Amino acid sequence: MPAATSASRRDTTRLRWRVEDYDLDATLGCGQAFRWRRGAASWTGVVSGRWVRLRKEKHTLHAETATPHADWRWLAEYLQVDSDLAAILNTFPDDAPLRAAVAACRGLRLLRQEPWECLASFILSSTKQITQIRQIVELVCQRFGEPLPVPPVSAPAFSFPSPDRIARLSESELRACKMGFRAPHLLAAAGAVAEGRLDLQSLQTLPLPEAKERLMKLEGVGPKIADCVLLFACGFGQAFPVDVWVERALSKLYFRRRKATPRELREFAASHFGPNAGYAQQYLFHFIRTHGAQKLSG
DNA sequence: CTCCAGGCGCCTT
DNA sequence: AAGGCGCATGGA
Repeated sequence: MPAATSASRRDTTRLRWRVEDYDLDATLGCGQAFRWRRGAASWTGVVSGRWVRLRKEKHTLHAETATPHADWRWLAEYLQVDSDLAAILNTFPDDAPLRAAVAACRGLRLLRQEPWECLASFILSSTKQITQIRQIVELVCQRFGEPLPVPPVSAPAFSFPSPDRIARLSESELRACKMGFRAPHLLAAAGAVAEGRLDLQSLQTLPLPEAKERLMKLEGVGPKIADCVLLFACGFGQAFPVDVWVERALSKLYFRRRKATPRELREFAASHFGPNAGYAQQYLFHFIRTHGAQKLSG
């Protein structure tokens, strides 16, 4: 098979990128994605139905897969290795809270996630701690995902179940994954995507308000979860998810510790942070959760 | 034990 | 528009 031979010559299970300002721990651990597990010196996860191990070394990001690939664009896109973080940070307003957040979290990147996994995960996120979201997502994948090839000695890995797969499950099968009242929401969303009533791929081509409106037609998807999908999966850099942490951060840092109203928060977020408001949001979110205990309580 | 978690939907003011 | 409440489940 000569054709296959010439094609497979470039196939490899390892690749590396030269990167500046790429903090793998912050990026994979900040709560934007839920399937990454930190090992001694590397992170293991699943991207586009493929087992992946990542390791950062000085200015090099090392990737390893279980099966060979000639085309690695799926992972480069997910990791956003080609985005210019310095240019993004330069669009932030020059104020004290963001200076502190960038000083503490520089290298945190927004990933470009798969829309269905992102939507499903954030449907499961409401009033759950990040550790619990990870557990629920992991259970769903173990029970209903497809087993994936992994390297020798590695733990089993599973794909994130497709909309069709989840749409065929019963509500009680989902509730058994500890997702509680979110089970019917996930089931309905899976049905909408599986039957083509919601086209997730087309959202990125729409104006942000219309894309958000379509997501919010789903039961259990309000403005916050919609913004997460728009920002983390659809590439809308101005989407600005406001959860309890961001609400606290904005109130304390920009409203002189006064509890700002939802309207005030919306208008401030839309006017203050610029074209990469969503990036700024993630820096504030991660900063307040990791370094913010003292800054917040004082 | 209590409090709260990357919310939402519905109700009342 | 804003505030209150119930919703499942389990960390802290």
